[in-house]
Amino acid sequence: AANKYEQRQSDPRGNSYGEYRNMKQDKLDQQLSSAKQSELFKDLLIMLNGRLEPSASYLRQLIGQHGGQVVFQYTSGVTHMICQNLSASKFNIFSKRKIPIMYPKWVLMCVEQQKLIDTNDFIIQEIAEKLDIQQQTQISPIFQISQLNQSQFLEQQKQTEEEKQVLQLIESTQTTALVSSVLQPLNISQLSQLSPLSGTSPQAFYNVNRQVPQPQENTVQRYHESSRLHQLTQFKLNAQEFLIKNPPYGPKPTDTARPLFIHIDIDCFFCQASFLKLPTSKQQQLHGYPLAVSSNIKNASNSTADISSCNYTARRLGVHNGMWVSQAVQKCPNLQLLEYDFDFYNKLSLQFYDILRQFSSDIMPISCDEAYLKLSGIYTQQEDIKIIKQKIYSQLQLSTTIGLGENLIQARIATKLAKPNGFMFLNKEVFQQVIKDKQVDFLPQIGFKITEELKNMNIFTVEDLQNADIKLLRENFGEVKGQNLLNEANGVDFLLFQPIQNLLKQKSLQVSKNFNVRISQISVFKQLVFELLQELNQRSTDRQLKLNKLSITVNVAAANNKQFMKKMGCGVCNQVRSTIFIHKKCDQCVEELVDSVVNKIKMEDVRGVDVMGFVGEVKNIVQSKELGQNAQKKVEFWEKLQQQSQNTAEKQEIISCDDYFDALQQIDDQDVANALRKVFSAQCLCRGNLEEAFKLGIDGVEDMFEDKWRWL
DNA sequence: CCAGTGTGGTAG
DNA sequence: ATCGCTACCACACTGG
Repeated sequence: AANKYEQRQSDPRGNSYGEYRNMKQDKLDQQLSSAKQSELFKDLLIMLNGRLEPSASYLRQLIGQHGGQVVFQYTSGVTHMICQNLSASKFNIFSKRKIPIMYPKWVLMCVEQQKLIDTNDFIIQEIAEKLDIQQQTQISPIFQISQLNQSQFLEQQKQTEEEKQVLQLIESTQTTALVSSVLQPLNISQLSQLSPLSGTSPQAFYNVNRQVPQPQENTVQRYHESSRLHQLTQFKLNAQEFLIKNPPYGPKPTDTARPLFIHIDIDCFFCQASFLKLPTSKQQQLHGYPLAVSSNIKNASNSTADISSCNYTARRLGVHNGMWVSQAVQKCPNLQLLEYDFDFYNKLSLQFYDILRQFSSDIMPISCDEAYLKLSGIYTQQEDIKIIKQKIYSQLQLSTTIGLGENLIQARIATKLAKPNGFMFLNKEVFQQVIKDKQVDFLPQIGFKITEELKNMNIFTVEDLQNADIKLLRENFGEVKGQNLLNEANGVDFLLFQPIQNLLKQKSLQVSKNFNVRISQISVFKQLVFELLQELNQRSTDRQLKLNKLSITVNVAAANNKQFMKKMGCGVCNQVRSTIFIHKKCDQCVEELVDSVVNKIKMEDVRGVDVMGFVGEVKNIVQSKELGQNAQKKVEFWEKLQQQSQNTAEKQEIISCDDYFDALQQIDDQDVANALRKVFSAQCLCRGNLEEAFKLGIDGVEDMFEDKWRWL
């Protein structure tokens, strides 16, 4: 499969634009090979930026022939800027420094007339005007002047406004049927019509031959719409967002009082919610039956669909979450299957948190149906706490369980023991007693693998774990995990209470598809990666996260892949991952990244793909491969400089880019200056600040302004 | 020792 | 068919 890819790469028919461009270039070279023709542009340093017509290389040679110098990135002494497309930030840089901005036509006309035409005739006034429009409407810093005139732009703007209104209308109706029939996901070609950013089609991006039949588009979006695990993670993020926007206003816990925590969890949330959605007659009919939620399946006895949630009647009959429907109906033939209603779950979840807001001002959301609350001293009676349960039941008809404890683990275990519809208080002594006889996997953070590992150490029950040798635990599980295991067996906290107001910025963002993935051709793999990236792009933009690293993880079928395999599932897999730092145009980074994973795998073994983005973090960038050998020394010098300016500027946290810039101008040694510029640009990229990185002029950064991806 | 990269585990 | 997502932590390993 890898060979096929290489063939495609070198196949000129697959890359006709490149071929054409090369031919054109040869021709231009021949025309321009003659010697210097005039001193027209003597003493001028002209910066060429972005895609130009005529091409940048043609302009460079033309300017050279007439005595001028050309650069492609901003350096001091630039006298003219030539471009067709310009971002707001770039415009600001050049207008601030009073450097004239001109269309390429200026060069041609100067040469034709053999004189320097007054720059005022050519300065890109309309760019400024359009950028004003764009800032008012807050659309995108990227604006394709060459392709759009003002009225076209406004027309597109109108379309997207209409689109928004429609979406809002649909959202406000809250009707599942309407949503599924009206809100069909857009396909890629529709997207590119809608987006003011678009210019390149996905096909062009991956260089895929148009004759090859494309797989169905938007598989990722469609898939996620019905994936319970996807929805579950989104619900949690929605709950967090809700609490940030609508902060808890309940009693403020006092520092002096002994802290108490409750853990509250809606009993079999999906199951209760789906039941509520049934008509009353159906509810009466099913009263007392074992119930479970799963996808709408036709042949239950043969299905590997997962039981997503089941009621406690079903659990007593041996059904549990995550079980296959076929196994469940075998154990429990009376099991009644309910359907998902994700929109309803989400709505209930937010209402649940809305109720919790009034009971404490310190809430730590764990998932869509589960949270910790720190209690203030006013809750002295258990009855006070049970009011929370009553309120949720009376307003949402959902039964909950509350665990009360001196720390999170105690509260958590109390809930687990009290389920369903219960209440329990645990302190350290009671905890250690009641938990003794449970299997180790009763405790949180002990899953399948750790249980197996503990079995090998002859540790089966929590009591065994309580008495285990800490040295041995640390040896087998690592310093942290080993200590945590012992702690939680003894009811000692290892989880920090973090109320929503302490919520840190998300550190990573991931989009996955590890179901129903079978790939034979590299082009199909790339199409899937493209769709995942598009989704990643969308989410990072929506959540205003700036990403500076990208990862692709591929699930590759292991030798025992087919063991326990769910139909269409990924089976037992090994994971293969590659990561890249986004330091130049995202398209190029992505291509490098894809090639790097593709080289590690066989297409026919692929069972799933994840793409992950990392939110920018300023770490030590010094050792980065991009920065060359002597970067360390240069950085030390740089930091001294920074410290000096920090002192004079009264301890600013971050020195502004302009300060750096002016300091750089004063450095005589060009090598040092360039290295420092590179280092600081890289630091800016790490912070996800493309504009600053650009100002310092790291190679390739200017191209990133034209990216259709919005990661930085 | 440091920092970056890759792997693996867990939860709901 | 059926919808095995995703955030975050810890750690081993590598190369200086």
